[in-house]
Amino acid sequence: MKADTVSNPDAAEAVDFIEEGILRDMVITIFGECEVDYDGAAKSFLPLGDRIIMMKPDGTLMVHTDEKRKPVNWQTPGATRDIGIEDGDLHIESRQSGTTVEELNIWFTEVYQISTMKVVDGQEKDLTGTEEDLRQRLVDNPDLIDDGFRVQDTEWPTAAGPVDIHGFDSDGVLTLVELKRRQIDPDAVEQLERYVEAVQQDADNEIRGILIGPSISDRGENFAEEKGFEYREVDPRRRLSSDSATLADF
Amino acid sequence: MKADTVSNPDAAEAVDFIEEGILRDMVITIFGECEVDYDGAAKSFLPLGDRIIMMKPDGTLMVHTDEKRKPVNWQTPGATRDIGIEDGDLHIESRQSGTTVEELNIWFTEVYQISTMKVVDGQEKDLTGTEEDLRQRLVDNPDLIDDGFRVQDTEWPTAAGPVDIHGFDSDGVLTLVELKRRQIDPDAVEQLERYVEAVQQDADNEIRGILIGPSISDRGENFAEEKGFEYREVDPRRRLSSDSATLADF
DNA sequence: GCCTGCATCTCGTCC
DNA sequence: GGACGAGGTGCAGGC
Repeated sequence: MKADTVSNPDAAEAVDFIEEGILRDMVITIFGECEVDYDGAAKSFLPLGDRIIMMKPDGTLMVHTDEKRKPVNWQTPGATRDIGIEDGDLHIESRQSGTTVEELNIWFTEVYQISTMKVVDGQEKDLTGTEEDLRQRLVDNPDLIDDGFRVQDTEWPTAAGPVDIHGFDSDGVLTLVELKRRQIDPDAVEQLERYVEAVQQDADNEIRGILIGPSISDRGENFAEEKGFEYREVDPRRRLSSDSATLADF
Repeated sequence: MKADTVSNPDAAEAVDFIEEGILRDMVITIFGECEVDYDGAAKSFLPLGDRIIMMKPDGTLMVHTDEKRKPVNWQTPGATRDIGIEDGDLHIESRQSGTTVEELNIWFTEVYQISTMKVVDGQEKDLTGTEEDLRQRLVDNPDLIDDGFRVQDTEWPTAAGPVDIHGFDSDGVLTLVELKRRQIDPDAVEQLERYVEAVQQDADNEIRGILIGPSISDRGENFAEEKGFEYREVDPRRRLSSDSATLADF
């Protein structure tokens, strides 16, 4: 049986049905009217309203309203669950014991429907267009970084953390490259600056910094100019004819 | 009727049931075996497996597996939906037309269960422990920033963006304060540096920078020292006896 | 619409 | 377990 559903259960039925689902490692959705209280990294209270709760076998819990991509309240994987009855109504308590204890309490006044679903999924998502893909593309096409550029390392460790690409320009000048799959903002520029500063300390000559991404924000551009960094526009989603090394694969 | 469910529908039944739910502004969950293809800011493919799809009246769409808090694929609010049959099976296409067009395609091979739920929720979540709360607490208890500190402005605009708190220490020295509700990391330190640099340009005397948060990372601390910034430990979740101004409320 | 910065960010990875 | 950085980050607020 892949799925089971119960409508308008009383509190005792609801508890049994949910406990059974937890025992069988099922994903459980509960549609009902409830109040939600959260205390952990922050603290929140959500007054009575209709919500859909989703509980996964790994301890994940989400409280969804009728809007938005983010759940209004949640618990990350690893949380424990306690299903019970309080004042005659269904009550769910979820606890996470990490750095800070996170506690989530859901009190129902109505339960319209509960579903338990046996979700079997061992598949991995294949994602492309990430920063790592962009990096590989630049390693294969170093001219996109700078004419005659030679890549020496990726994720090269500096005192300030690992820099995306470390190499030398056509004049043999040590160069650090910071990549972003999204628009380059001041944070990205400062990130590169940290790396450049850290490496500059041990370098004999002036080193170069290059920012690469699909676009750059106004403030990002100003900062980059101030710091003396250059910007190269490369879109992680688009390949160009200059990507000669890999174009042959198409 | 708050909720309606259909089990093991054929493709035509599934389409009708979902279309009806969309028409009635219901939240719809579909449990089935499917492939998912995404093309937009990035690109991904998810092979055949069991998933739960949740669609909200605002256009939000989520593809959940049996693990993790984040959906494996999704569409943010505002997306349009197209429900149809392809090769005899249920097919859902979702399109978002923003800066980049985002397209999500879900091809089902099995549909175990579909539920439509009328979620009525006009309630707002009351959240405390945010950075804004921390800021207000410091405005009420400026001594937590520095002994004899005078707060002049919050969200004070500088050329580099708005700084959390702008004021003067007991010696009348212009001081900028950067707050974080989480641990202070290098990014936060650089953020403060941007503001301090921007303001320093127009200032006659040396100005001060103070970082405030519940903790500070190793690299954050090193950077802060290098830049000459001080750190004050204040936990947004805990009030202390030194919070005299508001303790009376308890 | 773009830009900016917070978030109970989540999540992987590396030490 | 802590630290660090990416993310299709999501999201609100400002201009």
